[in-house]
Amino acid sequence: MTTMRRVSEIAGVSKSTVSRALKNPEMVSKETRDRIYEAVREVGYKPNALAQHFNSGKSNTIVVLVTDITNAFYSRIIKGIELAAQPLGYSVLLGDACDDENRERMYADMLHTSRADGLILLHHRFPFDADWLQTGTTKPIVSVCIPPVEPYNYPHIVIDNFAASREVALHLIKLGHRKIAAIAGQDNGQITKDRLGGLKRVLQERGIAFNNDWFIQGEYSKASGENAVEQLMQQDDRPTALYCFNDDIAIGAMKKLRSLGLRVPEDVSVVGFDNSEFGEYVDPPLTTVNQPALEMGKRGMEVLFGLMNGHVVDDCAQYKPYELIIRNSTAIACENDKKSA
Amino acid sequence: MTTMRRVSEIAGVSKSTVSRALKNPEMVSKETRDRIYEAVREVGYKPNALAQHFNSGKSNTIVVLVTDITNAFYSRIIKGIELAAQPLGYSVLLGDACDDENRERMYADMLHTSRADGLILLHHRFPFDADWLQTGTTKPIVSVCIPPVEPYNYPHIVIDNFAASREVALHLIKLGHRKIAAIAGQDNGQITKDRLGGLKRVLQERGIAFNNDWFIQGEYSKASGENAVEQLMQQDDRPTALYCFNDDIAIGAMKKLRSLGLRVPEDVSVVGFDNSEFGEYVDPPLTTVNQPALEMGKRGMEVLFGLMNGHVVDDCAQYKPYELIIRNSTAIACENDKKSA
DNA sequence: TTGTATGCGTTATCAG
DNA sequence: CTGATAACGCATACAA
Repeated sequence: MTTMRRVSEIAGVSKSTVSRALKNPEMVSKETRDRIYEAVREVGYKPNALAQHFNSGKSNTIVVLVTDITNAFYSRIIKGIELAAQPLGYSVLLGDACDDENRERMYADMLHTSRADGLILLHHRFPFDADWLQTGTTKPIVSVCIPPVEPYNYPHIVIDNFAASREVALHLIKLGHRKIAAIAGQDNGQITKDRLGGLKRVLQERGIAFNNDWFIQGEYSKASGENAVEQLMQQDDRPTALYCFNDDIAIGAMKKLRSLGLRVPEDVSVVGFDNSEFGEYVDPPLTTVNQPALEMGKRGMEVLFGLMNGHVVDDCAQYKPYELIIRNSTAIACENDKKSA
Repeated sequence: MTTMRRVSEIAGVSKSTVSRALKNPEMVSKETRDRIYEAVREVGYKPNALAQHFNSGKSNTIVVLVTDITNAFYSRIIKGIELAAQPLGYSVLLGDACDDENRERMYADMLHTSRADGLILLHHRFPFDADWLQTGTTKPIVSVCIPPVEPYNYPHIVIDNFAASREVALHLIKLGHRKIAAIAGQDNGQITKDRLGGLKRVLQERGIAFNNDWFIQGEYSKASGENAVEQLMQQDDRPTALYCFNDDIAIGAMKKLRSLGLRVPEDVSVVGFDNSEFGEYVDPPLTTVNQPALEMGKRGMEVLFGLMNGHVVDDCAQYKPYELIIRNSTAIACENDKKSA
């Protein structure tokens, strides 16, 4: 690798002048500047990022700690993050947790080793232990689409899950549904609480009972959706609508319903969450709640950027608009399901 | 940040001894070692990765340049890459090309600025210009699932697209199909050549004509699949089977077919490629060709690791096994489609 | 406007 | 086994 020293020799100036010509051109006379640029071109000089980072004490890198990169919803958020990161001069280090606490820690630790300047959480678990929180100073951390994990608090870009859930519930009730099941993912945090809470609240306001057997907690995966449907449809008192806490669950549920000979939406209505792009392509197209993943990712990066530059974030929670997208997987409740009793 | 210097002061030894105690414990007496570990714990010392990287001249980072991170197939490959990278001590920098040449260059340039030690291409375009290739020394570059772009050559982990395509063709012909359309993505390289070539070869061997109007080149996206079907089904001589060069195209195609009132597989058979996980969940489940994405990603990282450590790669092309997965989107050819003529 | 000198935190070399 | 010292490439404070 050609170094700055070499450029300086060719241009017949000192290293510092070269450095200045590149970073603060106005501090160097046009004459020497041109000579330096010429030399730079000649040897194909590129500044050594390692040295720059070391010198500045900043890696210009952030880590995204994500539950699973292959999740279509998360990958959209990550795209948003990267879209915003690049013009801000930051690179994005991918940290797939792979459900492994060691990996989580490892990636989170990059904040301490100066390997990364900031962290974006797309994860349902907080990667640091209380022990660490005491020793370390506060590091730039932002969460996207997932509110902070219980005892901790850090800026987050989210939608109002409670309100969104209310809309879902109202939509289903308007269609005549009274027996609404909820299928959650591997999250015992605020998201599940809010979404389930919103549903229950609406039911309660309408004096409709919620059967606790109709709440299934599994994973945010298609397989989990299949399992949940299997459980639900074995029950004597079957739900007529399934409210799935993400689209993967919903798509798995729809498949299992088909294999059980149940039609969507004629026999059972299905609602998803996130509006991942596949929802539009399944048959029937999926009713779901849109989260502006790309926007939220971008915004998350911007907020993190602020944090990394010492800005104080006043509004710890930033809400983005959600939208109930009604497609064809939900329809008027089927009443002749009593046969199952 | 607490530095090594501080640890050395507390332990009452020199910096060098601390460094050794951490990297080559056997070179330090147990007594001082323990004293040092104690001090490390006391101040919560973590080595500064920036300094380590700078000192070693290696970033321990690789860049993955990918056409689109939200593509489910690519994200699986990336997961494989990361899975292999972590135990090897490497971090993965995400480089989403976003169809922007500047971004491509930018990420590729990280090899020159020492910001990354290696590059994995998940991309249909080579990010360097010929100009660069002359100046720079050969850098560690590996491609996964995509053969090298035309004039260049670098190690790659791929399947035998030609052979896989032959299997697809044979499968369709066995079902009685004679009118087979092919829908390709935004790739005018070896993949399209091989897949189209395999199909044509089999047809030719059987004396079956290939209508050039049945070859559509679009993008690897659902929307493109929809467009292609629209074009194809307007033709007087309609194909009875669609061979889509990835699953996204296939899923888009299926949706459009539905909206045209055509049934899959009764009226039209559809084959995808890649075996992305959604294929199993659409209705009907998609016949497709499996590429072991995770394995290929892992292997790509391993090969890159070898390259970065100066190993010479003898077999530039490494082939992984593919598998034709027959589901329900393909069936016996429908003969009464002559009505369209 | 330009050059000189210093420091960033770690590792490696060389003495002791 | 341990300590002093140099070196990595760049940026900056200070001098000229």
